[in-house]
Amino acid sequence: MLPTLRPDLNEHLYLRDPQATELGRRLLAESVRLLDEIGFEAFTFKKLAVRMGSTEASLYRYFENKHRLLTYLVSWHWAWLRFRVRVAVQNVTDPRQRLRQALGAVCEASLDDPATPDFDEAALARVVMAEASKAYLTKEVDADNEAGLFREYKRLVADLVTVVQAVNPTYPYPHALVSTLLEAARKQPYFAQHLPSLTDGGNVRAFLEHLALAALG
Amino acid sequence: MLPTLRPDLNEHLYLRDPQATELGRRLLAESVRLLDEIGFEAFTFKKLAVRMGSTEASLYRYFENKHRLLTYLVSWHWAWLRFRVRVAVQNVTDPRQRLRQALGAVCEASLDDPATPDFDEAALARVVMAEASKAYLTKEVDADNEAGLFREYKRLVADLVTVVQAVNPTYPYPHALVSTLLEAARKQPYFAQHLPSLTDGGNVRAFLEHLALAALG
DNA sequence: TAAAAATGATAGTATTACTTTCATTACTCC
DNA sequence: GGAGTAATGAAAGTAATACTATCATTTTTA
Repeated sequence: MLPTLRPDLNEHLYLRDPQATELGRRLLAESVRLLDEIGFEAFTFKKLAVRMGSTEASLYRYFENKHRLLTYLVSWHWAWLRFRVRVAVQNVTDPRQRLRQALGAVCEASLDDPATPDFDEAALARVVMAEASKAYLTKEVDADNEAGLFREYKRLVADLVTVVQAVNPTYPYPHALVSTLLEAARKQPYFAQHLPSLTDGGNVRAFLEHLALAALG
Repeated sequence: MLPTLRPDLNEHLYLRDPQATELGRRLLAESVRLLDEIGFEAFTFKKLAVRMGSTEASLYRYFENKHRLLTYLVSWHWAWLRFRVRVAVQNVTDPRQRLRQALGAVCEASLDDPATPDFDEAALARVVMAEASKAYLTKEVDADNEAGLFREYKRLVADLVTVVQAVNPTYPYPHALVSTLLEAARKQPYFAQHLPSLTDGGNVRAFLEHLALAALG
C-alpha cells in the first residue's frame, strides 16, 4: 500500500523525500521490518544501514533521527487507515451502519495488502501497535505538533468524528470517544498478546462497536 | 504518599530496595522531578546523580537501568491509586455510585497529597501520564511480565473489574472496559494539553462516567 | 569496637547518535 | 556527448549514553 497510496505527508517529517528515490523506498520498507523485529529502542540507523547494504550517513540524509522516521511511518499508517475507513463507509447510508463499518476498518488495520509485496503492512501495523504513542509522548510534542507532524492522525480522528456525529449530533464527547476508540483498537490486541489479564481475550471489534453505540445511545 | 504508603513492590523491580535507605528515598523523589522536567528519553542516571550530589555508580546499585526505575515509579503510582480507589468506594453500597466514585479517584490522581511534602505526587502523576506506557511497550514485555513487574497495574485493573461487574455481571468486556477507561483517564488530559483536537476540552471524569455507565447499560 | 554494608571517586568500555569531509557514481539538460 | 548537479559511499571523528569495575572511605550494626 505504501508504494501505491503515496499520501502527501508533511514535509517536516523528513529531510529528503524518501518516496522519491529507490534508496528512500528501501529505507522505508526495511525500517518497518527492523522495527518490527527489534523494537524502537534497539533500532539504530547503523543497524538499518548494514542490513540495507548502505551507510549511516546516507540514511541520515533522509531523516533527522529515528524518532522522525517513526513519526513518518506512523503517519503513513494513519493516512492509509483513513483511506480504508473512507472506502469502508462509502455507499453506506445508515449512520449506525457507517459507524460499524468504520470501526471494522479500524480493527482490521493489521491485515497485509497483497497488492504490495515489497511492503509489509502487517508489520507496520504491529509497529504502530507497539510504538505509535512514542511519536507524541515526548517533550517535543508541542513543537512537533506546531510543525504539523501529527496531521494525519488528527485527520483520521476528524473523519471518524463526523461518522460519530451522524449517529448522535448531541453527544458531548465525540473527539474524546474517537481518540479513545482508536487507542483501544491498538492497545487491546497488544494486551491480548502480552498482558491478557487486561482484556477479555478476543473480539476487539465487538467490544468497540458495543462501546461506541452504547455511548451514542 | 510514597513515604507513608510504602507498598510492597515486586522485588525484581530493583537491585536494592530504594525505600530502605536515605539515598534510595532521595533517588525516588529526585527522579520524579527530573523525569517531569526533562522526560524519560533525556533522563540519565548521570544527570540525576549530579543533581543529587551523588554518583552514577551509587544509583546503579539501586536500579539496573532507567527503564526499571520508571517501571518502579509507575508501579508505585498504581499501588497508590488502587489505595485511593479503595478509600473512595468504601462505605458506598450502590454499585453505580461505587463506579462513579472509583472513576472519580482515577481522574483525580493528579492532585498532590500535602501530607508528603518531600514527594511530589502531582509530578509523578504527570510522569505517569506521559511515560507509563513506555514501561510495557518494549520488546521485553513478556519477560518483564513473567517477572511480575506489572503486578500493581493488574491489581488495579482487577479491583476496578469487580466494581464494574457489580453494576452489570453479564457485561462481556469488563477487563477491556477497565483498561480502556484507565488509559483514557491519562491520555485525555494529555491530549487536552498538547493535542486539543483529539479531545473535547475538559471534563474527562464526566466523559468516562458516561462511557462506563452507557456501556454497562 | 570490629565486621559488614553502603557510598564515593575514579576510570574504563562499547555503543549510540550523530556530523564532517571528500571521492565516486548517477542523472539531466543543453 | 559532455558539463554540471545531485545522490551515495567511505572513512573518520565527536560527544554523550549506558553501563561496569576497582578500591578507598564512610556509615551502620551487632
